Amino acid sequence: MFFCNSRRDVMERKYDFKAIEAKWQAYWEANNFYKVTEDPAKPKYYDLEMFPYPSGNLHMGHVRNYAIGDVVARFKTMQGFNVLHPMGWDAFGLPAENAALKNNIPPAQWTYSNIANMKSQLKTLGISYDWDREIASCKPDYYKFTQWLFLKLYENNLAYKKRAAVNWCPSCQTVLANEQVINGSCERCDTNVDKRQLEQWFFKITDYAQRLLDDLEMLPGWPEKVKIMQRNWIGRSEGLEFSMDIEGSDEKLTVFTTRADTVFGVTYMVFAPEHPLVEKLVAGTAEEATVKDFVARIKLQSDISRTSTDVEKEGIFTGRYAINPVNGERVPIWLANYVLMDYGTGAIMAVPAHDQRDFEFARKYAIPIRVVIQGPDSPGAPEAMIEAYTGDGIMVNSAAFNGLPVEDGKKAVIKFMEEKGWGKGTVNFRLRDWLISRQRYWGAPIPLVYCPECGMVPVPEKDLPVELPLDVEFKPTGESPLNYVESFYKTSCPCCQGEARRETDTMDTFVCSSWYFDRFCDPNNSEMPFGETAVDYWMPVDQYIGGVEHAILHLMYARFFTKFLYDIKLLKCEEPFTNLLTQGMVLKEGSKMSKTKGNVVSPEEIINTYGADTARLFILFASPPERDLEWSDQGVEGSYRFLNRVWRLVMEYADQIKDVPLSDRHGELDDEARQVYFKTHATIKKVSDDIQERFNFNTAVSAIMELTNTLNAYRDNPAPNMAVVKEGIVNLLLLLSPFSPHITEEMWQAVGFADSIHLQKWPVYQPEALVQDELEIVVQISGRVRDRITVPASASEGDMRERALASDRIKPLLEGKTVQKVIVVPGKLVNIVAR
RNA sequence: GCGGGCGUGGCGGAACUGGCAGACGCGCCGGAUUUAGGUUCCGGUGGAGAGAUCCGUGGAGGUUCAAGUCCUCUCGCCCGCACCA
Repeated sequence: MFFCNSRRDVMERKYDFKAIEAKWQAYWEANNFYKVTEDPAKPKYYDLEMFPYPSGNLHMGHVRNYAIGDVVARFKTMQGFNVLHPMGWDAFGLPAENAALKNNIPPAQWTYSNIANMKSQLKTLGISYDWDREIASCKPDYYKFTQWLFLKLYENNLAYKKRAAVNWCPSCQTVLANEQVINGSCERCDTNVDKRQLEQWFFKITDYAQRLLDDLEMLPGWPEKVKIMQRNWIGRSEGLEFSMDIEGSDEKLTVFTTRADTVFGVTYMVFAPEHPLVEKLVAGTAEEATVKDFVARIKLQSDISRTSTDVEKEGIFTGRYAINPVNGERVPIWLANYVLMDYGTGAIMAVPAHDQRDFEFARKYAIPIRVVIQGPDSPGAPEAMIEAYTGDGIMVNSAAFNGLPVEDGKKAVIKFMEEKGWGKGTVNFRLRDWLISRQRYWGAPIPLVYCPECGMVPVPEKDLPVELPLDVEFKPTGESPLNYVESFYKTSCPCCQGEARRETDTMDTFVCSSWYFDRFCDPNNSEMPFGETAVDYWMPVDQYIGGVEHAILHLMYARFFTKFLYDIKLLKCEEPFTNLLTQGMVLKEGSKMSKTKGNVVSPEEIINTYGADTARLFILFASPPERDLEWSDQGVEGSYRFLNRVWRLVMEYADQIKDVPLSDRHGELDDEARQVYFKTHATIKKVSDDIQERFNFNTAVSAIMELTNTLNAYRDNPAPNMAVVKEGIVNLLLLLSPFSPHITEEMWQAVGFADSIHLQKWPVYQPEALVQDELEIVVQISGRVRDRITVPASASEGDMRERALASDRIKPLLEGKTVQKVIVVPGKLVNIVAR
């Protein structure tokens, strides 16, 4: 056969991915390929993947994350952007301490050796990182500024300490933020979380609630899903806060309600059992003992049972009455488990007719129900109700307000209360302040000192970092070892120089990750967290890529930090991440890879067997990035076969096209060459659009495969047009290079180029290549395809219609029928409606 | 319960603004090369039918010359939130 010889030649230069990948990785590194600096002459592009926790090994989720990021980085670089693409380590955290206990290795050592291991694994992937910017949040030169930022927050009254009922994980022996409690259990170890009254550090994120909510509007590049989750988490609600007198007491009962319009329907009041007034109100009354018992019992209930809808509501009457200011009515004050201390004022007005929770409670304890909103089909009589009526309607039984519809009624009642001085319109948020202190060792120490004379004193900036001692002993008590390191906690007061004690709590790791993207802009600055010129040039991040599991936690905290840094004029942007891509999980056999399920595929093994280029290509080809990806060993082999096909195709032609000049004018082409030329440019267009507009890497890869198939088929041509072949191959390599950077680099060299493929410009398609003289169009009769005809591209609608009706296959089918209508879609189809 | 997403061949997935459903890949079937296996190459591959054709995008209706795509109802799966007053 015609190709026998050349094919054998090709076999001799097999695709040796191991050698090729090692060779080019070394070359790129030796030549500082991916090092970037600020260059005002070029447009910048900041491409960032969420930095990993150094658990020790790369998993497929990481590979997917970084493969996506690298395609973006390489694509943008080729388009002429100055691309910042850094990598680092979110290196503080509890696993290091657990490992220390288990294996008797200090957390620092464990962490650094994991980093070294993961870094070498990461390097085998051939991602275009500027490793000179590598950071690790556990290093003193980094956490110095985490502490510095803490001090800035403290100075601005955004960091404070308070005693509060907080989530405590008995297994991790530390407190947790609300965001870290999943269904009442610790997000890490699944242990049930209790509530404890402890002195803890908080960041006042609630001061930013409104801005965090409003500015979501400024993020069209974020998935709607994530924005909705954040909106829900922030949970803004507008309403009325007002106070009522308590009979026989000087104290007032203050409540928040979103249903001011139902205030005439109040039949009882409820305090949260933890409410500070409760003890005072029952002191010395007949109810004191039973109320105290009740409070003690409810406090024991975990948060899950308190906040779950299917737990039965229970309560107790306090013996006290409040006076409803709008009608002077005396209403009983209860305590109930369904009222939470940390939302609103910790007390509510109960309107059983129009609130389902109050309705259930009232029915259970035989408390009266009074209808004050009449809907078009709501039952008027309380006895007839089987559930609360929460729909629209008009106010009834509400004195001067009768007849007002719900929305107007709310406004009118608020206005009335404000005029009387009883209350005011307010806004409440579900978002709570961020609890950032942890009773753990492996974290950034909170830079604070307790002095018996001066009280709480922040560590002066010049004394930062407060270094974490590395020679600590882990005792199985679970307590932070910092409490036992005298050289750490024993210190002198910055104010009076007297003996003082350091704060031994450390910061939540989410604090470290709330500003690392700023640090990447200027990672070696020893004076400041980052320099102005660097962040002004690079920030905000143009494309952020990571798992959706951070939709609230990290992404909300990072937004908060950015706004704070904007306010203190360290940043000029108010939002850190312009575009966000939340990638799907990597699944095997339909479920998430996990050791317990035994369905883990190791990236190391895959890279060993098929190479990084294949691994990356498969991951990008198998599924669009936002969707979950089903891992398939056979699919990986398919990608490997494809790269081998490209290799053979290019290598077979390499010598023949080396000296063919690359031109974009081909003159007259025969049909087959013309097709190759067309396909080449159609592919450039499609791949560019798929990457740029939609991040649909899977369809981009399939287009590249199609071009490969076209070029392969053209090999059968006995007299090929080598200029067209060269153009096709050159573009094939350029388009494939962001996906599989090593093999394309090797082939680029083989076809005779001296410069790296990664320094080339992204190809631009020629519109004239896509112009076709003739088009194949579909001819339908009543919506069913009956023929395909070829028409000149210039054919008018009338022309197309005539040609379709004149078609040999169409004519007999129309016999005996009347053509009622003909629809012509230029360039696409003709539909003949006939009966 | 509320909010969001997804249902398309044996499988992963295409079909961007309503205009040829199933691109590309996997798998499978047949053939060539090979002593054989593997690799590679060629051809086929939604279902039914000998055929022209007919049926097909979770299900039922509807709008339209034309529906995977738009509308109404409905079923199933996944994710998030869940007494927030």
